[in-house]
Parts: sequence; structure tokens; C-alpha cells
Amino acid sequence: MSDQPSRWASQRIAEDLEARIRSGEYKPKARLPSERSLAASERVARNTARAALELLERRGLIDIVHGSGAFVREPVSLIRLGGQRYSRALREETGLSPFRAELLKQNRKGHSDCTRVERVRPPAEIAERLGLPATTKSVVVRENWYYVEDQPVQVCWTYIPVDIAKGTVLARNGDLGRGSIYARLEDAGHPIASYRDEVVARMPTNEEVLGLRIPVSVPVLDLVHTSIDADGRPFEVTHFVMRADAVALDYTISNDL
Amino acid sequence: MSDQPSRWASQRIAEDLEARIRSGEYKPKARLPSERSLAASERVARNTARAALELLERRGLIDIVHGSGAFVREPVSLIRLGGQRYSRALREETGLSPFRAELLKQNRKGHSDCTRVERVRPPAEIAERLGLPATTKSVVVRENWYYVEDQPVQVCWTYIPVDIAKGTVLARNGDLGRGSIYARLEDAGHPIASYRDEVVARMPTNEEVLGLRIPVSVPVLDLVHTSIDADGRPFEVTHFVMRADAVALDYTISNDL
DNA sequence: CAGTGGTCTAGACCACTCA
DNA sequence: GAGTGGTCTAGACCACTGT
Repeated sequence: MSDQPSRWASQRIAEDLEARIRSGEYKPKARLPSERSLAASERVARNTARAALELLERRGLIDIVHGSGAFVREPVSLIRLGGQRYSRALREETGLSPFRAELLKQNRKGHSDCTRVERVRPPAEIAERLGLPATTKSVVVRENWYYVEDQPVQVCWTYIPVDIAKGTVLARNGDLGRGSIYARLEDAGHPIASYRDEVVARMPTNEEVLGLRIPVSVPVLDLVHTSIDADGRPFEVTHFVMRADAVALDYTISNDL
Repeated sequence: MSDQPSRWASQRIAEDLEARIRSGEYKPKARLPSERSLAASERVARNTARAALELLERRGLIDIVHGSGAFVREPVSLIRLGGQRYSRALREETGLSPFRAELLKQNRKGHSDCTRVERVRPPAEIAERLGLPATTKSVVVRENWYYVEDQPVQVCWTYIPVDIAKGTVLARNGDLGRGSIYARLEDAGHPIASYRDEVVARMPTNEEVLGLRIPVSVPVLDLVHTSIDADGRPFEVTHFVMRADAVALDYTISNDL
């Protein structure tokens, strides 16, 4: 029935600690024994005790903090981003942005923060998806950070062609008003008729580890969203980076036979 | 302009090696110096040379093989799984399963392999999505492995209620014929009117590392697909696990306003 | 400043690969 | 069996956290 004891000391110690975490002996946020005390109590070298803790960190059970200790990670509950989050119905019902509407639907607390609105030369992948020539010098980019219960879970950059954003609130950093960005794009003559979401998963870059405060060993979802109007023309591209242990995607799609 | 040299020897050595990989000095599949020879040439302890190689492995640049050496990883090119892969049009045009139709569209070589067809007690999440009572004793499960250029990139388990599969080729391990599984489900009176895809990303389990031959440090996409018929009833659930460095998802969705 | 994790050394023995 | 990576020891010093 039960597994044979692991051949390796570091593995055995890690399994011991894991069992004690799962049993509740170490609760979320509790501090595990220090490397030195583990080494003494398990009668191994400090490096071996350390290796055991690193195994648990890589498996996502604990966070190790330099100078402070190893702590049981709090379980995060998934926020599901539904494929219907761009619908006008949801927007008009709540007056909220897609993210906040989704939070409300799931009865979760959170907020978002627009940290930057400026004109930049669009990255090649963005210009291509907006149907702009590669030589395009300038698009409006809006950077937004999203928080669930004060934890950063998602960051995105929304790119809008200058001729669409120019002279509107979309080009300024300020309150976007009822219905948020997609309502304003609709005001500007661009309702979302359809959209394309391209999704990959990967490990976070160093910047993302710092910015999203992601524990090492947590991957990110990298999503490029392209909004398309009734004429089939793309008018907005948003690049999302999301903590994969905090965000799930949920698409319901009618099958065009 | 350039970064200051890294404080740590292991980091510096890793950056050195990375530069030499990117410059083409070490080409894909090439073997890097052994830990012992690196240690000697860099005048560090073997553990330090080893730590440098582990950094590169975690970043996905090399694969370390016990007893053999450290090898530059070959870049994998993404296979994109489009949201239209379930459409009857694509199926009838090619006569292929969604995966193989997608491969054909992208002009890639690959194959799939049905390794198991049997009756099992459905996991709770599956029974729930199929709209079956939690007490359901038996559904048909079909396990399939998918390969691109002979590399395993995806495994899935398709669950079909017994009353739908019973007496059909769906309950047997054998050629499913033209159009594959969704054509046979349609024959059985269940065309896909819509479907729901639930996507998360996570690190692979140990079993998945072995089965999909995933390098450590590559996450997986975990997708639960539910097919729904014209009456709004689910009739098939497939649980996919995909190598995230080999598979991307691509949904084009018409926005119901 | 005491205690924590982070990196490193110079060895040892074990497990695996490949000719 | 020679050479590779995998684990471990028993130390050392450095960097960071908190009181």
C-alpha cells in the first residue's frame, strides 16, 4: 500500500514536512523549522535540510524568505475569467469593466489600477494584430494592474490605434466612466462583434516574479486578446499576464458547424 | 549599457554559457562541458558549476541527463489548437480528428495513439460536467496520446456516458473511421452545438514529467472540454494535459451582446 | 546583533550511460 | 569500466530580517 521510504534524505525530510503541513500541524503562514534546526533534528548536513525545503518550495507548498524563514503558503482560490466577460449585457447590467464584473459575479473583492497611459511604438506582434503597418510609430498603451483581495493576480497592456483613441478619455489616465474601456470604445464607434484570444502558458520572467509577487514555481498565463468590430477590423489588442495559480479561463463557444 | 558582472559565480557561469548558446557556439543538441571540467576551467567547486547548469535547466535552455551530460535544448515550435477544431466543416473537409486536422492545416507531421478504452467510475469533476449523479458507477473512458514529430505533446482522457457509447465503436479500441470521434458522436445523435473549455496552467506532476517527457521547468496547460448538444445537454467531457511550450490555444469568439 | 536564508568549498560515495 | 550526473557532508562567509 504505502510507498517505500524514499532513498534520499532530502526527499524523505520533504515528504515528512509535507505530511505535517497537510495534516494541519503547520497551518498556512506558519513558519517551518530553520535550516539549521532541521539539520540538527534530522541529523543531516544543513545543505540537505535546505534541499528538502527547496523541494517543497518548487512544489508550491511553502515560500522561503531570505533572512526570515520558510512559511506555509496560503492556498489561493482561482478567479475564473469567463469568455462572456466582454458582453455588453454584463457590462450594462453592472456598469463595470470585464474584470470587475467577473469579480462581482463570483462575489470576490478586488480592484484594478491604471498605472500608465502613453503613446509608444507598438511591438511587432501588436501592430500585426491591429492590422497596422510595421512602420507605425505610435499607438496608445494603457497599463493596468488587477488585484484580488489585495494580491496582484494580473497585469495587462491595452493597445489602441491613435486615430481611435485621440481626443477621447481613452488617451488620458482618468476615470473611464460607466462600463469602462469597452463602453468607451463602443462610444467611439467600435463595439466588439467578435474577439480572438491567443493563450500560452510559460514560466514568469524575473520582472514578472517581482511585479506580480509570484512565488517561484508558479507559471503564468500569457493571453493576447484582439477585439474585432462588425466589419471584421481589429481595433484593440490587450496583452495579459496572469498568475496561473490565481486565474483560470473559461470559454463557452457555440460551434459553427 | 551592459549589466554589471553578477555577484555570484554560479550566475556568472550560467550567463557565460547562455551567451555562448545564443551565439551559436553551442548549437541545439550539443553537449556542454561536464560539471567536473567546468569546475576546473572556471576554478570553482563542482557544486558551483553544477548550480550554474541547474540555473540554465530551470530557464529551459538545456536538458541535463543523468549519466550522460547537459545538452542544449532544441527550440520547439508551437502547435496552435484553434477554437474551430471541433467544427463539422473542418472535419468533413479533411476526414480527420480535431488534432490531426489542426496539424494538417499547419503543415506539421504527427500522429495520435489511443492507448486505452475501458469503463471506469467517473471522477467527481467529470460526472458533474456530464450532468451525471455523483453515484454513477461507470462511464467509458478513452485515453489518447498525441505526438508532433514523434514528441509527445498532449494526453487526454475522453469520458462518454455508457448509454451513448454502448454498442458503438466508441466503446471499443479500434479505428473510429472518417471524422474520428466527433463524427461518431454525431452518428449517435449528438452533434456539438456548443462547448465549454476550462483552462488552467500549472506545473506538471511527476507522472506527467515521465509520460510527456517534459523537461522540468516546463508548465502544462490543463484543459477540460465539455461538448454540449442542441438541447443544452453535455454528452462528452475530455480532460487534456498539454506541454505548454509545445501547444498554444487560439479561440475566436463571436461576442453575444 | 542574533538568527535567518544564500552561496560556496573540497571533498566523498552512489546511480546511470555508453562504448 | 571510465565518465557522467545525483546526493551528501561539514564546514565557511555573505546578505537579509527583525528586534
